[in-house]
Amino acid sequence: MRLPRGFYARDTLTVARSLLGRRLVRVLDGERIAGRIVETEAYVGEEDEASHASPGPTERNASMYLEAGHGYVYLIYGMYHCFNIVTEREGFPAAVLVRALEPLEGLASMRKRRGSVGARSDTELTSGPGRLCQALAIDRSHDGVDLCAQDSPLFLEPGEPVGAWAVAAGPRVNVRGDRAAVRAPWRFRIEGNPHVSR
DNA sequence: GAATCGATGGTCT
DNA sequence: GACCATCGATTCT
Repeated sequence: MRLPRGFYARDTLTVARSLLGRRLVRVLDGERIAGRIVETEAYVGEEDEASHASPGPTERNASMYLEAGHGYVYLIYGMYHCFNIVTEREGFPAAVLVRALEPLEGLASMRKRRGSVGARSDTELTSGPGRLCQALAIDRSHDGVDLCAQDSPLFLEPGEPVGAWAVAAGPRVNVRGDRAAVRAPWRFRIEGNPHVSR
């Protein structure tokens, strides 16, 4: 059972909140590596100055304009990848950045890719956008992947949705600019969960 | 624990 | 040539 296209083709803030508690699954060499989403961030339209879509369509952000339910993966700081889930309608650039997971399946496999840091504790395995991509072996080859396709190596399962009472909202991390819209509380996390990013 | 800094390369002006 | 939707190590209090 995986989340249907209709789940993603909604208002981005709604999707960002609804993604909390869901299970992100990566199939690698026949093995399931999975985690529960505990932190997300929404990026909405070209008017959102913090979004990669703010300069309009470019080669890098092309995936953000795809139909909902696709992946958008980019390289940041020359060494880390970030994984986003495309939302809303085709042609409108919006996505949700998955910022942290609670590791559920394939911990040994995650630990191997995370190296010496991952060996320290489970909370350091997937508590950050760059960390979780390393743990799940997500890279630019997954940019534009269809998360709803039956043969996709990356997809989401319903898991256990989180009630509104357990969701904390705050300003997005590391976005520049001081306009009010940029400071909007579009970062969501499961209140009190130890696996969120710093 | 908090603050700071360097690594490292693709993308856009 | 500047700028990053980051991380881990180092250097402080």
